[in-house]
Amino acid sequence: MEPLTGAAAAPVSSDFIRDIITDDLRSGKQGGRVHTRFPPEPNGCLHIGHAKSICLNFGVAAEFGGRCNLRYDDTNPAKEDIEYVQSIEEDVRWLGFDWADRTFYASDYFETMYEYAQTLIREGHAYVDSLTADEIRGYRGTLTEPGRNSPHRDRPADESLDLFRRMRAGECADGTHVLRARIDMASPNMNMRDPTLYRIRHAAHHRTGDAWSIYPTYDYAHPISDALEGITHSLCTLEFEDHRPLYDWVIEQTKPPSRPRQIEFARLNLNYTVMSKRKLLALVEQKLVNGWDDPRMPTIAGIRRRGFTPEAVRDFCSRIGVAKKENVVDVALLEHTVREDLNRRAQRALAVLRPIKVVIENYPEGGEELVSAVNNPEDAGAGTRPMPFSRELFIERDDFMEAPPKKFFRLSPGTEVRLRYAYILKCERAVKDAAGEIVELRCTYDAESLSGSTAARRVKGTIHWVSARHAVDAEVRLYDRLFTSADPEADGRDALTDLNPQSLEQVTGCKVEPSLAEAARGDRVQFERLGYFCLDPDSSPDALVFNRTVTLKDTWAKISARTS
RNA sequence: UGGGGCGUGGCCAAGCGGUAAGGCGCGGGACUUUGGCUCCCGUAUUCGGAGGUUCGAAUCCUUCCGCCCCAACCA
Repeated sequence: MEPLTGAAAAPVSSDFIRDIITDDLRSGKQGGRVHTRFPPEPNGCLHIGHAKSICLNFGVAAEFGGRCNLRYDDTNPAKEDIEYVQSIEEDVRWLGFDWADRTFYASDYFETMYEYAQTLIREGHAYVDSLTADEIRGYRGTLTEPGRNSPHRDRPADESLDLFRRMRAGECADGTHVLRARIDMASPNMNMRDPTLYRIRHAAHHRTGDAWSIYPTYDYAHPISDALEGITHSLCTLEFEDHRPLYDWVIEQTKPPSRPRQIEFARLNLNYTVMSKRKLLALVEQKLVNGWDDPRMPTIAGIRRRGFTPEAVRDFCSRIGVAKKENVVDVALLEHTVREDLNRRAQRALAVLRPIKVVIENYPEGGEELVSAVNNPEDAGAGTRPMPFSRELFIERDDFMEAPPKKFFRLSPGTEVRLRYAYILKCERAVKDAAGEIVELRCTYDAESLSGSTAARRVKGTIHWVSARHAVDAEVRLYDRLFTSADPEADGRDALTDLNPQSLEQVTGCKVEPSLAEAARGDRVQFERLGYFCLDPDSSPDALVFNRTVTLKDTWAKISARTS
């Protein structure tokens, strides 16, 4: 795990939430405290959208000197799994946030919720309904027509109480009864038409096992959980705006020890990126990707494995802002924050993805020397490393063109380029095989042009290289610009069939400089001009497999696109 | 057609009655032993439309238009 940094507490750009909290603090609401929570349901892995919520909740707490809890919203045993609990903790921690010992579960409060429910029944605010799910839907009315009261709505409290106890005791089959709030079947807000508070579920819960056969719904469990933890500001996404009256109703009727306030904000959408947990789960289950941490996935585990840094993700979250407007953020912004961070910290390394051999005819046969390469030009303290240079090298195939277009600054017959950190190289001729394929470049070098020497000349281009004899073999996975969608117009709301699981190219036979043989799993490097790469943390220990984190900006691509 | 929200440049986003911040992107230039980075410059006479109030409106009022969410015993 990476060390926590002060950046984890960086304020989030969320002006409207800041204003609300500032007002609350000034007017003495919430006793001058700020306490938030990040409340995931453990039914899948966290994704970049959750990162926004995590940064917001922890960021707001930090900004106001408050705390933030981690709470699992585990009220639906049918969908949840213990495996996700662990991955969620790992992800939040990786992002750099610390919730100390404040790990909670909605299921911790089941007993209290049950007691509150009994009180609700006694006071006439809830009743057991015995209609089927279909019937309840029919009674609920429509968006424009009021609902009708259930025939069980006026069931005596004692009878409801008795039924509710039997529901808990496991005497009733799934779907036979439900506990409902008695509010208003004619409310224009559908959520207030006697919403379900408890349903029967004979299912093993990942924490409470089979202790319960009834489970509270989100609408009932969430406000109580918040209140029991002393949460002051309960931040959630826009689709819960309609639920706020119900949230407040539950607080009002159950009279828990504190009165949290719900505030809604717009969830994150990214173009090219599928954010739906349902669809991500489908990708995993249909094996279109290799698990939740596949580097093509927009999950936190995926982007971590791909080589994103938590600092970059946090920076991204603070730059996108928090508002109530539906938004589709350009992934170019995410890529930008990753590049910006990696540029500052990633080691530079020379690598050749698609090698072509270069023979330097005027370099001594069997000769070899060490040249000095800078580890990070952005960071003088990063030092230098020696790199072996010899008569036979590999360079990138794309760095040679037999018939170059104008503005091509790299190698072609008769032209010169600088070999980064080494000498100026001149291409004399290309050697082809019977099929006309170029198999090798015969070149000469200028022995007086060593990098840093006083006689050094300038040439238009610089290319990277690796000594053939010393190079190390590697495999590189080139991922498409981001994640799962092929459609540039996609905004995360597209269908599974639009996803592009093929956004991956595996390149074997890559040659990288020898120093990388000692790199650690998870290390990020910049292969000059090829982009940022991460030594895959999960690849076999004896193989060098690099995931491309994100590409460098490619000016040549623009130039060549324009000229063609 | 009931209710709840939201509409500021290609994408985010400040602004909250005093004459349109910032970031990404894009375009141009400088620099460069990474065509990276960095650094400059440019990029909304206008804030969904139309009226109105005001010396003055993105900000207030009226009205129209558009988009999103809600009819799970999901969260």
